[in-house]
Amino acid sequence: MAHLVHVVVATPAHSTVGGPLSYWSEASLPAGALVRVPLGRREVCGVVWDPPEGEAAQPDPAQLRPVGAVLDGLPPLSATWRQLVTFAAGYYQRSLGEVALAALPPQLRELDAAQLARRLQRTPVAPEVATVAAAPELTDDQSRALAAIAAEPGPFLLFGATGSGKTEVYQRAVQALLERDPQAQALVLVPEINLTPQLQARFEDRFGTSAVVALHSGMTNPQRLKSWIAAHLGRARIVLGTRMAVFASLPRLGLIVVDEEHDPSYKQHEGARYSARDLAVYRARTEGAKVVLGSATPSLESWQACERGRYRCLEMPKRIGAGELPRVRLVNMNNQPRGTVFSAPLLAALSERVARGEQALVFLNRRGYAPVLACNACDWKSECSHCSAYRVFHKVDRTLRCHHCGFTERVPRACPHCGNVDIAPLGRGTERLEEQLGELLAEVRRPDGEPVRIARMDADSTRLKGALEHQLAQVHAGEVDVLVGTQMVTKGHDFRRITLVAAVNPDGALYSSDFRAPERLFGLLMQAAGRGGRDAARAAASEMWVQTFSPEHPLFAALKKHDYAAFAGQQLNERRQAAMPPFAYQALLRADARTQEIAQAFLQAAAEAAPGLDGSGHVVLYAPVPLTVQRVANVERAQLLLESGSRPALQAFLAAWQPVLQGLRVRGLIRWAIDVDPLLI
DNA sequence: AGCACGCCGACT
DNA sequence: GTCGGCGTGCTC
Repeated sequence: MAHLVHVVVATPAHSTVGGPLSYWSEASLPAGALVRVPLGRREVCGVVWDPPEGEAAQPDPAQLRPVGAVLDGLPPLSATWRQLVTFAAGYYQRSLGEVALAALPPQLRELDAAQLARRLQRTPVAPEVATVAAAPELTDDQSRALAAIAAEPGPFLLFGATGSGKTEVYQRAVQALLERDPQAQALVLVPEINLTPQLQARFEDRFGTSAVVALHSGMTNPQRLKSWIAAHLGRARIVLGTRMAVFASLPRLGLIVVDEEHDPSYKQHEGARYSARDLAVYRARTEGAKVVLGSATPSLESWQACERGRYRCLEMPKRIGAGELPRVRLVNMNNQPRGTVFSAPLLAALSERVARGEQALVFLNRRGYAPVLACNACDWKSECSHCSAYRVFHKVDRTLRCHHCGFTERVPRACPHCGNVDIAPLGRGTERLEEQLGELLAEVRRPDGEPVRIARMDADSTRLKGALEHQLAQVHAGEVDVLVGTQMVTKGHDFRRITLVAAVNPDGALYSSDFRAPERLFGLLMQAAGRGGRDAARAAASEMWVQTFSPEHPLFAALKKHDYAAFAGQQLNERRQAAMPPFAYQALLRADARTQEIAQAFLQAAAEAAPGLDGSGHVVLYAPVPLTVQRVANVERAQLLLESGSRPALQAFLAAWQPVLQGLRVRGLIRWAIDVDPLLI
């Protein structure tokens, strides 16, 4: 008998194929089954979907093409998984199939039934739930938090200072879940797995290697498939992964942890632009699981959700085994000689630490030697020929590199414009900072009489496989006295001997057009401060130095007291008065085109089509503007901001707008995309 | 997204 | 005379 089946396939939102396609099949196929179906001239992987609601016209099966192979042997994806995909597709304005197929491991799409069967057989059987390592005694803060997690529905915001033992709370919550239900599964999301290898190690130490599987884009396709299958079959107890893991199939999901929930890398920036943190909260609700968002500097969205009583805030203000947080010292750069990079007092403090055999961390959020190379005779600057940005001078390999499109050239010997040989770097990046620090500290000696050892850690120095681990090991072994780096050095690493952390030039964020820049800077500085003084014996003398031209900024007053609540309160006040998120909801329509005029013409046409659409009365559309970096790889980029005081109104409008946008035909337009709850405006 | 069809410039 | 550029349109 011929059965009508609805199948979603990976077609992007802007294609005309939005919803499920109809096929027929000899066998009756359950929703959630994986199938291969003909699509045009090719055969693609699809997921059987629930029949559309209502009495839609039933197509004649004789007119339809048949389903190809069925990947039976694989249990169908659950109703709650499909609900998560449906929600994400609707909320972020993408097609069902695009979200569903992107949520599956890439290799699953290429496998036939026989190959899959072999894979399934090889998946290890569920390990016994066992807490391998002994857990340390809990602090009062941790006990209180765990009691609340056990007793209340959540969602929970675990607001714990750096070093307060958030990881232990995650682990105990997982442990409690597994003791209650040995078949249960926990999902632990982390911002970037390669920056937090110790978290995986800690879970493996506690629960055993076989209970934990990782899921992130750094893995090979076979590894990802293996982890995914283990999770899907319910054999993995703990899935530890990056944002993509929020879509993992977990039939017995009981707990979701989102570590460092404020981290912007939870927001996907391509394809379906989802927020894994927000989807985690949604998913926990639909699955009846608990969700714990953890941070020392929560996002203002989550902070406000606590104030409104939507989230339950669990505070852990005390650091374990560490003394007080480092003393914050501001250097007013207005009182320093013009062009000062390292102020005299900071330099003195650095020298003193090195002489005492302590370590210091200096951070500057700009890699390379200098952001621009310029000619002293004419007005030539190292512009990228494909982007509206300067190429960065990298002295290490004498190159000019565009950080937007990757275009790289050898540094010219003379000015390409006028032939003058006097071309000079403008501004500074980590490379130059490292060099300059080497000169300034040349006379300083370590306690063993050796000269100071300076190392640099950024995306360039850690590019090669294993380089990051090697560099971290060097710092831990005490082979480095001063570590210079980008924000990479502030993330998660537990450097116990660091007693001085310095932000050399963080002011950019204070005057940025991005209204979230202060929030990010505060988080970064708090996190950087948390790097210092983790060893109680040294904590008392531990310091966080900040050089700034705006020492009176309220951000620094809050930082001095390590008072996130004060900072958040002040920021939320500003946001409320300016009617900005989280007091308003935003979306962006982005357009890429051959010329800026075309990109803006598309956005303009889109805006003109808005009046009268559902929800348009409650949505403000701003004028199209070029992006800050207007051109990347010879593509002109523009965007249009939408704002509404009502999330449902914005959602209704976007849903009504989408088909209109698809109908717009603008010559020279390359692509467009809607970004809901964008992080970068 | 793929993958077709379709109509205009520089080459074996 | 063709090979190939990417604009436009379709996929149950």
